[in-house]
Amino acid sequence: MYICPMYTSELIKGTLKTIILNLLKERGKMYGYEITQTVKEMTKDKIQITEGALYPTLHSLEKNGDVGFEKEYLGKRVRKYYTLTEQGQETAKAKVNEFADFINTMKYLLDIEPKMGNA
Amino acid sequence: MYICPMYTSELIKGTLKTIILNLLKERGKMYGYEITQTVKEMTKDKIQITEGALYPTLHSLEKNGDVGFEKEYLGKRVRKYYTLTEQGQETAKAKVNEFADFINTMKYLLDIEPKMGNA
DNA sequence: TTTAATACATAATTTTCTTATGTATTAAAT
DNA sequence: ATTTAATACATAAGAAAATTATGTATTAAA
Repeated sequence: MYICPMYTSELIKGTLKTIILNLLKERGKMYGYEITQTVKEMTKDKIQITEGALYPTLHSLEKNGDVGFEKEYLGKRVRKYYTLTEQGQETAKAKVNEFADFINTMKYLLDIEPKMGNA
Repeated sequence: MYICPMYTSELIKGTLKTIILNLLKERGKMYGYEITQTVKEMTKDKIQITEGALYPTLHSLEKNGDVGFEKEYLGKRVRKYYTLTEQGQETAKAKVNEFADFINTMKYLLDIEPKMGNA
């Protein structure tokens, strides 16, 4: 059996926005650090979003009108809770659909058989 | 139904080497232009490898010892037929396995249901 | 009281792609 | 006959998106 420790960085490229938008769609509101931890847990450390990738992406999504945020203070520590705008909801759907289609194309191209049991 | 014309360039990033290595594994030997046309046909124009991306990647694979090539002349026109080295065979397997694993992880992360009928 | 975890941010660099450009042969269309 | 499209390679300039490194600061744990 093939054991995969962590994906080479190239693979994750181009999927970061899709991951973030989808998480926000499913969970309503999240702050940056929470996103990194959630993805790390859900993927059993296979995908670890670095802060240097995360924050610029969140800023970019905000600039493009896909997300908005509210600051929240816990004592003196600040959290920026992000939520999807209406446009962001559409973008999220489109991105996930595109990726789902991409998966099918790649499975055909790489001749990857449907697998059992894997999460 | 969702119609996908061509993937945004970000998506394909990081999969180019995997695609090339896998095609060489399945077809034995191929030349550059043939690779672009084969991928274009197999994906119904959804993935179009540009020459500016292809040739530097082939050169990089060669430099890394994953592929070798032979020149072949058809009249005065030249073709560079690439083949996998032994190392390249291993790299190809590893890359495809990694991508297959990545697909499963992303399906879980994005909550994508198994689909019927799509190629 | 030091270290680790939480929580944000940005700058320098690297990688990888797009776009543009270049050369040249061969087949097809006008 | 001659222009255009397709074949076939190559590289260089620029853009995009990540990595790596650095910075600030609070809070919890060792």
